Amino acid sequence: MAKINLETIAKELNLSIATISKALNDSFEISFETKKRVLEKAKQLNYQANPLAIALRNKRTYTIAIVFPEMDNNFFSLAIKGIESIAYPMGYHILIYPTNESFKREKATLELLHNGRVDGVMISLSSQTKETTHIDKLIKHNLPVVLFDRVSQKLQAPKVVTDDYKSAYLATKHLIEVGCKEIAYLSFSEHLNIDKQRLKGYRDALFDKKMTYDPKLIVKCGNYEKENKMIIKNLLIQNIPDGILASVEELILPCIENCNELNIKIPNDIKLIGYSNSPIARFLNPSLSTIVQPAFEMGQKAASILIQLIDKKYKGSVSETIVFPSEIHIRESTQPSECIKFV
Amino acid sequence: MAKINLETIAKELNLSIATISKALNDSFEISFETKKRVLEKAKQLNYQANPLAIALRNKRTYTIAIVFPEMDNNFFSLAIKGIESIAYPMGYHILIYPTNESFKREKATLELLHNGRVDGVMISLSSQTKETTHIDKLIKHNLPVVLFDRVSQKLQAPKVVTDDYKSAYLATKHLIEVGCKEIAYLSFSEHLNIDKQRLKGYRDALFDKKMTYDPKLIVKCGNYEKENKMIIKNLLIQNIPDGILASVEELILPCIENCNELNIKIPNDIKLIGYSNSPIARFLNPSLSTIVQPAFEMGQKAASILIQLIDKKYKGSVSETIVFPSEIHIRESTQPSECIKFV
DNA sequence: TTCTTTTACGAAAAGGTTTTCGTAATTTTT
DNA sequence: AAAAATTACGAAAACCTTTTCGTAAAAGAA
Repeated sequence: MAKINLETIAKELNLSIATISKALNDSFEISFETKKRVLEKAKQLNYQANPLAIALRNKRTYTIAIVFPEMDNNFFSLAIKGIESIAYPMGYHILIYPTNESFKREKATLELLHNGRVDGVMISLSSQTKETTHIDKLIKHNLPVVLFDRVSQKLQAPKVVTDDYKSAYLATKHLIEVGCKEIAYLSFSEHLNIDKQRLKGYRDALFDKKMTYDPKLIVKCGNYEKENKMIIKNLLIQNIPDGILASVEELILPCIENCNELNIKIPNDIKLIGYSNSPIARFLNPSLSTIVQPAFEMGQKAASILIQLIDKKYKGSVSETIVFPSEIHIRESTQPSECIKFV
Repeated sequence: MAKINLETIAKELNLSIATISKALNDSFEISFETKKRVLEKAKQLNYQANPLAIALRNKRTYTIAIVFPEMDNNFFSLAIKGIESIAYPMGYHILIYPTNESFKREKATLELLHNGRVDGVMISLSSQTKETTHIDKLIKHNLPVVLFDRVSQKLQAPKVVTDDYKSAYLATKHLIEVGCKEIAYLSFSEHLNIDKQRLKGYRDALFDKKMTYDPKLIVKCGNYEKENKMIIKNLLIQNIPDGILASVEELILPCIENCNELNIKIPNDIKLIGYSNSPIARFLNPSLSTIVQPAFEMGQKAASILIQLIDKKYKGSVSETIVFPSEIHIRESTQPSECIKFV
């Protein structure tokens, strides 16, 4: 198959390249007759415009990038699905850049992006990210940026988040109300605002309920499964919490595993709730209480803002923060002890 | 920020564009002195090569597309993670095109791809896909294509799959051996080879165990949760199977839900096993027996073949099929009835 | 010294498209 | 019938890079 370009059609029809281009783009300058001939010939030759040439000329790629921490994660999968549900109908293509929670990777990736490869970028920060000059650079280069879920308030870009403070507050309050006295908070990042907010919600709930705050019950987890399992195991053994709030989905399973292995009964001995978008939470044994973020809708919102920014039609403030409410699903893993039937 | 291109640097240094380009590409034609000056100036101006121009000129985008059925699916997330783990270090960018199991979408997507946008395509077919001329077109256009998981044997492209026949055979054999007499097979696509193979494995296991094959126990499910739940409910009520083999992860949860609602006990009344990559399967109640595909490794293999094809360094046959073994994880949901402790 | 080779760089084409501007030919206006 | 306006198209620049080919100058060989 020889490559078919505008010139091919032009030669076949004894017209100029300009005319072909205009005809295919339905320009008023071209007569109906000619347009028809061109369209027919294009179809006959199975002409496909070269998107690189168009993008180069128009400085518009119709491509957006998603830079995000984890590929195999229910929240991000669903958020990307939401992004895609908006982007595809608008003719956008999606490049994915999972960072695997690595700051280095995040930075290197963003450096690939301020050169016209994409029209805009959606970013959710890695757990290691403590400073954001790499993102500031993008913004300074006038590349549209939208942050989602794991955002930094310092950045002059729209942000789509959930009510992290409130949901953590309510989840902690719930744990207290079902009888927990020693509630641990499993942190996944000491740098990220999202984690700080959730921690703050946790602390304020303790405070409001006149509970003492014990720093030993705040444990920072890492990026490795085995490491996390050990950290949580130590917590369970040394500090004997009777409640756990997991700030992120990845930290829930190691809790359950450890409890199983240490023969700590959920929810009898310890109650567990965590942020999770897993559809299976309710089928666990015991069914798992979760804080569910509207990932799909967040993705949609973030994508729609990004596309508006690209089209210069965005009406909101440049650093607006859009907050979605999370839902708290209370299930067996946080049943009050007195209600527990011993089966 | 004004755009910095080769011309900018050329003017600043009183050199030609050609010289700058060659210097940046470390051409032997350029003196060490000049190279040094160019590199310094480029760094100083923060020059970033325009990937579109490079791609247009070189007919090489360093971008691959993944066309696949479902975004929020453990298998595909993990497979994409595997693809990415190979592609990123090789300098490739990844475009994702989830088809949401729609043939129309799959076809429309592939039509966007035979015009130089990508260097190669990885495809996993939608459940609706019964003919593959849209893919044949890509291949005829000399665009490197690799199929994975949901493949069509008719296509002249490398294929990365799992041992579907064997794993289904073994899973069915297992169900029989733990006492099932009426085993249902939940199909997700009547067109796809993967489903046919699994069904064949199921049938042959029945045959080899001298069990009768009842077509009523083969049910074709669809793409909608509610629809599937109804279909499975009808199956459970009308045909009262005592074993289920689910051909795909999405069909397992509705089984469990229905059983819960109909008060059918797993594994007492019915035993359940299915293809799944969910890390939570073992934490379910009862823990779920699964057939686990090596999604990550499959993605890696498929990506590495695709890149070899792009580089014209692929040594294998053009339509080679690479088969990965699945693992069968036997858990409580297929416990033999005599072993079940009534708690 | 003269001829050949090497070194170091530049001009220009190529990749495929869009768009501005110019210009014939046709139509409309006066 | 002449002037003005409109119609329908083409030439060429622009987007940014790579690469082929050409050519001066310097170095080497005869």
